[in-house]
Amino acid sequence: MQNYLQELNDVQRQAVTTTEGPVLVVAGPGSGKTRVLTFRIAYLIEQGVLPWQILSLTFTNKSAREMKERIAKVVGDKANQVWAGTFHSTFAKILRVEAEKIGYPSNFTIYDTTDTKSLIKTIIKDLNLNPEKYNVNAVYSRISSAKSNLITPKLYPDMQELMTADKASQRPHIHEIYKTYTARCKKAGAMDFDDLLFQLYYLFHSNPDNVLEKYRKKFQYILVDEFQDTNYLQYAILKKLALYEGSKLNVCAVGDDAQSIYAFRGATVENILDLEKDFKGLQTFKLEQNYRSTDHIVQAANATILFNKKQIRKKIWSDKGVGHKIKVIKALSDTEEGKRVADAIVEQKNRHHLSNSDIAILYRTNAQSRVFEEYLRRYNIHYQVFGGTSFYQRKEVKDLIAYLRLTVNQKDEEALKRVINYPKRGIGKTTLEKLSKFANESDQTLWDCLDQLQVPARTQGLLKNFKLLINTFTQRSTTSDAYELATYIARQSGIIKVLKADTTVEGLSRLENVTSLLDGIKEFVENDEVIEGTEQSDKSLSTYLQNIALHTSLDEEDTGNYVTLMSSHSAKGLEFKSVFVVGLEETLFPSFMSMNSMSAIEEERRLFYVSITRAEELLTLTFASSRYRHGKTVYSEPSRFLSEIPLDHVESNFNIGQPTTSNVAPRARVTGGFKKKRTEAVLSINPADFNPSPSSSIEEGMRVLHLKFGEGEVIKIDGARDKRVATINFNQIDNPERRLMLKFAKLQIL
DNA sequence: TGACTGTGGGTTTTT
DNA sequence: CCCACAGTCA
Repeated sequence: MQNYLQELNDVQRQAVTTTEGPVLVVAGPGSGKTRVLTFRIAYLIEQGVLPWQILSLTFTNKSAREMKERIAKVVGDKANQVWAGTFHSTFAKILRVEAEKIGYPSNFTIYDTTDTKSLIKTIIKDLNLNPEKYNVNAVYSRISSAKSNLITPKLYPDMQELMTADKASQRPHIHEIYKTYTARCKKAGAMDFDDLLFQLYYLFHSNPDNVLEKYRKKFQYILVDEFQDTNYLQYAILKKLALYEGSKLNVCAVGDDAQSIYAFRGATVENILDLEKDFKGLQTFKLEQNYRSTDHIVQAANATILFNKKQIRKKIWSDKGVGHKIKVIKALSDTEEGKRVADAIVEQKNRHHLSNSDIAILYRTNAQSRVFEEYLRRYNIHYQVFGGTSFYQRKEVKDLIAYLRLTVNQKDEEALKRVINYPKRGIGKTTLEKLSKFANESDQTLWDCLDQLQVPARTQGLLKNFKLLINTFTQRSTTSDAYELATYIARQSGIIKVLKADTTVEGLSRLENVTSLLDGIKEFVENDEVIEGTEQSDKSLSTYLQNIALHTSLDEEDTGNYVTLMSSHSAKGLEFKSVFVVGLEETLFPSFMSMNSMSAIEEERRLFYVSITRAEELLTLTFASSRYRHGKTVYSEPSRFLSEIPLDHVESNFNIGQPTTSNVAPRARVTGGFKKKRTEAVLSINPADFNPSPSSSIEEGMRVLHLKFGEGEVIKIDGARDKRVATINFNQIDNPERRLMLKFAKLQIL
């Protein structure tokens, strides 16, 4: 009994056994936070808390599943009845039950990013706005962030700040798009990703039939993992559930501000600070001992994160020994980088007896995976790529899914548009346009208009046939299970026939994908998992569709012995004996998108911190001086993050190696330390004699001094205020003409 | 209506 | 580089 408590250190144990009242666990990388969460839940159950009174919100469904498995080892089957999942999936589950209270059907569709963007695009067109000004991505991100900050379409026009910003970006009509978008989603019985949170908040806020009390009573204990990555809306929901008159405030948040990497989608570290203000009596536990990595890695991480101004100071330490120093590899091109990494993997496997699954390659963008895949394949090393275009985003898979969606929810506009003429049945663009127009004007769904449209008799027949086809599917759904139905649909819709007709290699693989989608549905039907808190299982097609809509690349089953390839973001929470962080170049990692904002750079640095702390024993950092990007070769400097690592933790005589291609420029001589290579021209200016002038005083024509580049003349200044960029000719260095952001550049007027 | 071709544009991370 | 879209012709 309770043996497991002895496996914990003092702080961890306190974090587990302090079950009553609000708790914040600040957990550095590798500090055993999953352990604390798991044991805490197990402990709660042992103390007599009913499993379904525990709500545990994790980052991926997979980690929720793994957690349940580990809890089961302590308390047995009860573990399955804990409510554990991601914010989105858990809330979707609640909404399935309660949707009708807020005017949505319980079989509502979940619009993915593609659906959302497609709808926004349609609306921009419908409202006669200029699609060049109204960039879909920009509009989407405005709408998404409005929702994440609880700004309804009604409220939006009153938000001076938002309206001014929209005007400034020449998109003053965003609020109208937002309004129409919301209405269209509702009409289609669809929620986008943000709605799963937003509508749940709205449900709790408007509180029909006292539904809020029901869930407050139900969830007596709430745990939130990766709290630093929650947004304003998620925190607002948490407060709805746990912060009220008479609440026991049994909330446990686990997080690490240094690992916050989702600010770009609205996550805010402020939630950690607010927690203290909102939940009186909050007890904080800091887990600082790292059980994962050896000391060089831990110290490198500590040193790097110090470059961030915004942070809760905390020092991670490890007693796993100093371990190996960090290895840095310079490559001349992305291809060479691929080869060098593959070579290093072969070497490590031999020298350190690693198996494939001990190794991970982490990159900033998914597009970088290709070169590594090529070399690993060539070397016959098994690998698995996570993320990127997922299986469920493939065209043929989405097509079949669209039929399934339409069968479940006939109002689903995006699904209907996708399949109305696939496979080809003679309903073309013109007809679809007429249909949309008619639907908009008569305020009906596309589906309802199918048999009302005034078109030539032939077309009318086609439309009716299509409606009839889907209706047969829907009728069948009451009698057959999801698998039978999907198989039937795949055949009757003609999808299988079309795919079989294509005998090319790609065609074959498309057919295979559809088959494995069907297999997946079969598996879903045969799986005997039960719904949390009940003895029943839910095999409905609509539950299946929900699962795949919220499926993340990390939920993928990792069976077998593979080298892991994934983005740094996806690697959060994982660990490997050996980690390669690749593509460490300015404009790639840190991404060029982050380059003009300090806070964005700090987020990139946290991402770098997350990346390197995934490594237990071996850490290799690589960069390439040239890289093929968007069809062009681009050259870039090594990432600033490399130079932020103290040299004592880096292999001093790292081998630069020989270029792998024959006709590349001869490499500069190896000078050992890393720092020297980074600074292109080392000028002997004593920093003590250097007095930078305020950036606002820099004007064209002045002679200025720069610590690294020496003396130069300001040729030109463009941009205004804090966006001023100076073109300066530094005649003491090789590549004399430089463009510097005056906001950041330290220059002394001479 | 549908197949085909050329142009042009964007260019991160994810639920 | 790759994808989406507009324009052309049968």
